[in-house]
Order: sequence, then C-alpha cells, then structure tokens
Amino acid sequence: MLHREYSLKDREIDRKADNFFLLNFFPFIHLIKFQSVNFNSLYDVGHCLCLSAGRYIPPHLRNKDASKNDASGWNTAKEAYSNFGNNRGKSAFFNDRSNANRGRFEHGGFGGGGGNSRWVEESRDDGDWSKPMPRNERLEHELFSGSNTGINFEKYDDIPVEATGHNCPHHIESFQDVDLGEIIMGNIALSRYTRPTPVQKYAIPIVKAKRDLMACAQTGSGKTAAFLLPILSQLYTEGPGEALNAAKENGKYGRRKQYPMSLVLAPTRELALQIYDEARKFSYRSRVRPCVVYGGADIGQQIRDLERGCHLLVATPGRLVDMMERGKIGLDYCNYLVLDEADRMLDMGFEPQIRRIVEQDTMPHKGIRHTMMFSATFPKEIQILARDFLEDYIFLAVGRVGSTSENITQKVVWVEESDKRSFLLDLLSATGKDSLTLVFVETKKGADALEDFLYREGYACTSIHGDRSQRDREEALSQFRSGKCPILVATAVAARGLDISNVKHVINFDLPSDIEEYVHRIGRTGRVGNLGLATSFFNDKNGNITKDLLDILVEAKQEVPSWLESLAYEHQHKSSNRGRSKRFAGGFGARDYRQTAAGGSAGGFGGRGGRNQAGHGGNRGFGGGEGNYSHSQVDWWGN
DNA sequence: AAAAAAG
Repeated sequence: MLHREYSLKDREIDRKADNFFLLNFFPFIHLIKFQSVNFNSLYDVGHCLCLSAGRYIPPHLRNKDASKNDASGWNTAKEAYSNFGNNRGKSAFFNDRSNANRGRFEHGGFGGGGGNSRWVEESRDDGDWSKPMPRNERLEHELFSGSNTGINFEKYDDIPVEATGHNCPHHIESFQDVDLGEIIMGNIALSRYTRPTPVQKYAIPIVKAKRDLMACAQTGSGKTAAFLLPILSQLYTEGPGEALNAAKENGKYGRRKQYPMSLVLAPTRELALQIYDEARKFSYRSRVRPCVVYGGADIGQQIRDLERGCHLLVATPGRLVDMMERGKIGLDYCNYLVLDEADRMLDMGFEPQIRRIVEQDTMPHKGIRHTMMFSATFPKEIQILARDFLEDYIFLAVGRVGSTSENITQKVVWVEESDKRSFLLDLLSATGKDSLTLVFVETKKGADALEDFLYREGYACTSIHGDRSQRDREEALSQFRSGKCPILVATAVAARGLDISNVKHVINFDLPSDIEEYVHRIGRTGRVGNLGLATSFFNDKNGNITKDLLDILVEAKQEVPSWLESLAYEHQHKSSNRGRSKRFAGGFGARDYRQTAAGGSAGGFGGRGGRNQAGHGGNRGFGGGEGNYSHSQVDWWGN
C-alpha cells in the first residue's frame, strides 16, 4: 500500500514536470489555459504536441492519414486552438451534442458551451428525420479524424459465414446494395468504410428486414457498425413516432423522462463508451441523439445529458436500472434492443438485471420489439437461455479474419510463481518500446501490485481494474491507447470487446481459469489482420485449464510444449474424463444449437473439428472460441 | 475463487 501511494505521488510529480516542459516550449498553450480549459484538456493538448513534435509517435498513429498529419503537429495544434476559439463564439447547433458527454469525462474537450438547447431540441425532433442536418466542420473533424476504424477485409473474401433460420434475408456485397439512406451513406464515407465486413454483409439486411438475430462474430470485426448502421438507418426512415409524443407529453409535467427508441447493453463501462463513440459517428447530421449511461460517473450529469434528448441509449445494466427507477428512462417505445457480448450479458452475474430491464418493465415484448445479440462466443446453454428474448431469430456465425491460428502466435511457458516478475521484465525488455503490451492478471490486488512493480522498474505503465475510479480507468485506457503508457496491467475488465489498435503482445501473467476468458484476452491482439503475440505463464496452479489450453493450441496449429502435452494427459486421467474440456468437443466455432439439438445432424457447420461430436456429458457442448473455427478451417478458407 | 455491474 505504501508503495502504491509512493508511486502515485511520484507520477504526479512526473506529470507536473511534463506540464512545465509543455508550458515552456509551447507558449501558446498559455493562451488556451487562460481560456480556462480544465487541466485534463490542457494535458491532452500538450500530450498531443509532445507526440507530434518529433519526439515520440505512438505506433498506431503512424502512417495514418499522412496528408493531414504531416508530422509537424503544429497544424493539429493550431487547428485545435482556432477551433476552440470558433467554438466559443458561435452557439452552433451541434455544440450541445459534442459537449454532452465528452465534456463530462473531462477528456480532450473542446466541446462548446451548448446551453440553451430548447429550441434546438424542438427543431431536431420536428423535421424530416431522413434528411441530413447541416454540416458542422468542427464536429466532423472531431468525430472522423481519429484512426480509421474501418477494417480492411479486402483480402478475406472467403470468410466462412453461416446463416441459419427461417427465410433468411439475402446478404449484401456493398453498402449500396441496400437502402441505408442519405445520412448513413454520408457517415460511412466519412468513416472511410469502403466495403461492408463479412458480419456487416449479413447482419445489415437481417436487421433491415426486422428479423431477430443472434450473431457470433469476433469483436473488432466490425460488429458494432453491423448493428448501429441498420438500426440508425431505420430510426431515420421511421422517424420518432410515438416516442416523441410520449416525451413531449411527459415534458409538460416537468418530469422529462426520456423514451429511447433503441437500447444497446454492454457488460463493461469502457465498452459502453466505445459503442457510444461509434454511435456518435453514425448519427452525425441526423436528428437522433445518442446517450450513454454507466456507473462510476456522476449520475446528475448523465441525467442532464439524457434530458437534452435521447433516442439511442448505450448503457451498462446497473446504471440503466437506476435510471429507470428514478423515472428518467422509459423503455415503452424501445423497439430495438441489442445485447453486446451477449453470452456475458446472459451469464449468472448479469441475467437477473437483463430480465429486470427487458421483461419486468415496460419494454415492448419480443416479437414486437426487435432483438439482436452479438458475441464472439455462444455456448449452447446461453443460446437456450437467449430464446427467452428472441423471436424466430436468424443465427449468424461469421469466421474471423485469419483466425487465431494465422494471426496470433501463442506461446505457453512454464514459469513458477516466484519467477514471474523477472520473466516479465525479460519479456518487456525484449519488446520494442513502441509496441503496446497488455498484461493480464487474475485479481485486482495483483494488478495494483504488478503495476507498482513495473513502475518502480522504470516502465511507463498503467493499470485498469474494477476497483479503480472510473476516471482512472478511462485515463489508463486512453494513455494506453495513445502510447503514452505502452504497458497496461489489466484484469478481466479489459478482456472483452475493447478495440485497441496495435496491441502487439498480450501476456497472461496469470492464466485465467476459464478458457473462454483466455480466448477473449488473446483476441485483444492480432486484430484487423495484424500479427499478434500471446505469451502465457503456466505453472502448477493452472492445472484446471491444461486440457482446454492444449486443445486450443492444437486446433490453432500452435507449437505445443511437450510438458503441456504430458500434463494434459495426466490431468485427463486424473479427472477421469470429466471436466471442462468437453465444452470444446466438436470444435470451437459457435453453431446454431437448433441445427444439432434435434437429430445431431451436424449439419450447418459441416462437421468442423469433427473429433467428438458435442452432446455427450452434461457440459456446455458448444463452448465458443472467439471465432476460432478449428483445424478444418483450412477447408473453409479454401486453402 | 475472482471479476464485472449501482452506491
């Protein structure tokens, strides 16, 4: 504990020194300061400059959009400054939106004042929802100048996709193949998306056709856009409908309850934020106002933001329930429901809250509302549970780019508990300074301890876990993303869904006890067709995962240490053939349990990984692996 | 047994 305090204080000094440097070398920052930008904004600007002034450019910012960021950095800074000035001057229509949430988190906020948005709200709601609002260059720059989240799937035309269910709508090949409307097409262009990713090709027409959907696709394969694009498109063409009247009626009594037309639920706060950021992009120039609510942040500010209008809500379950109980949110007209990381949302920890939101309140029933679930994994028992929320759904399984085996090199090394730290130091010293390294530990305490250790060893690192303040969590993530702290020590909170570009190395300092967790963790690297490395420290504490890990390595055609093999053999015999390993029998891919439940037709996914067909034993027959389609994927890729 | 999610 002492160490921790020491290191935090230390870091504060470091930070102040940085700031001193900035103020001296970039005097115009003083100007910004006089405009009373908060400390964090100042710091962000300075940081930005620091990076682009030729000292250190984090890898993921390199080679990005060379035309704009011509390495000088001054343009960016000047632009930011002048934009800042402009922004103060005019109470532009869009100001209230940009300010709404970013400002709240006090990150990089040049967002303007907003303020009297009453008139704005009226005009936003009352016009033709399918027609774009005027452009706003500053906002456009803010939303779309970041790294290109579009994924280059050009090379992967043969991704295996399986869609099962009644009357499945035909997939599209380009965004033009379906009528998404003027606003969406504009925002797709601004996002520099050229072609739909495989999951988008299938999901977009399914959602447009108002079919319920259970989609199994790796996070980062464009799945957020796969539901946001068609949902927003529908909202634009359908207009506000009853929801608007309800909100207005309610507003008369000063209650200002909001009736979002669409709800997206996510299992972690950071993931909710990430989805919200995407939603802001695709709702640019529209009358749809996205909002995000989650715990750990000031609820008053979130309520005020909601009261400015909320048509699409992204939320974590706990805070949403809170909002509902406070009468700030009504789901009466919420006809689009998305569960992201759905298998997590329906597991034991979350299921009651989901039922509370979806079944025990005023949300339209299934069959009326339109429900979509997305996840990388869909174990059979979760699929069965999910039936409660879905009506005649399409099951979609989309192979991922490459797959684990092609993109991620998985290493397992035997490291005794007492040797872990020094081994980690060896790994880190062998890692390029510019690469991002994500170190997973099993406990929050362990995360603190390891971060302190690395910090004392002189590494620029930070940590994220559920006991840190939300502010610290978001700061840690942003410092990791930006490359300021290229090492992030994390618990399970960072295992799922987070899209951090350029993570070169995932280190399992502690292996998880759950193989799915393992698959999700290593899926933070090797994304978007990049190469990734995953190193796992293994010792006798990890006996429970031995067999599953071995299966994964074999399936992914990875090098298997001989000791692991014999250990798995022993373990299998010791545990008399009952254990978790059967969850993966039959391969890692998710498949529609409806296809095999009845007669074990093994149809659908064509007998992939055909070792033991699932179904025997009481275990979860269809343990998913994040899109890992097992050894027979070779056939699927056609090579 | 731990982590996540409300405070």
